[in-house]
Amino acid sequence: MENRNLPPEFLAATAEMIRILGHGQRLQILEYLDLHGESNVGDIVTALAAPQGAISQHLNKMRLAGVLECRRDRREVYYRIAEERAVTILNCLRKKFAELQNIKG
Amino acid sequence: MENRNLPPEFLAATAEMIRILGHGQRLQILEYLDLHGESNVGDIVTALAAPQGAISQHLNKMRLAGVLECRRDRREVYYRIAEERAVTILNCLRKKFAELQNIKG
DNA sequence: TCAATAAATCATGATATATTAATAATAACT
DNA sequence: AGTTATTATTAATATATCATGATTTATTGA
Repeated sequence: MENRNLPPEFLAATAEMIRILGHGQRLQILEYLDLHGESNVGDIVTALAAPQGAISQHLNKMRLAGVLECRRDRREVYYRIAEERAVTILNCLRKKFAELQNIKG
Repeated sequence: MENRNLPPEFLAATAEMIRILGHGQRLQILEYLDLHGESNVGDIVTALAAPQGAISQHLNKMRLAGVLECRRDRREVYYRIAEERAVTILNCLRKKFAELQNIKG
């Protein structure tokens, strides 16, 4: 049989990234960055209306998972999407949401 | 500003499904079902060489999350993919893996 | 140096998850 | 009824994650 299987190690490593995305606020952050482009922490905190410490931890997790990258500019730290697959997943959700909207009316 | 934001409730609900996929063995199950089509528990257990109880629990979680469906035929229970978005994500991983392969050689 | 701002880290308790092994339930066959 | 095969559930334990608020660090400007 043709071996089209993805290696378990690859799947395990990728699973970690996916698991990080499996969180409502983190998806909100991802969407925010996709819509607004590179943004600093304060703007994200304001947009999501969540505690600063929580957002900072989410950003750090996403960064460690390779989903985001960041740079400092003077006082602010700016985050941006580093993993295009995350946007693929986000677009997949958008498509689904649009479908649900059509069904509802 | 144009409101293209996905509602937080939608993102939270979807996050649950994504989080379920964020697990190596569960991704292996998903891949197996995508490659082989509807399969029974025993075949999956054999293919993944994992404890039966663990696989059964993974299957149940994925079913509750809407990723899989199942039916019983005599003694066996057959599982199949119920959520096409999961395949979209899987294909996204395959593409990435292929890219990594190309880079390596 | 001092104050102000921005972001990261820490401490905590509460939940949730993963893993394993053992047991139970279901179905078919004799 | 008893047996076997298949799948599901349970219990126990260890680990991980979550949310919150307080504190700390880093940077800048006065």
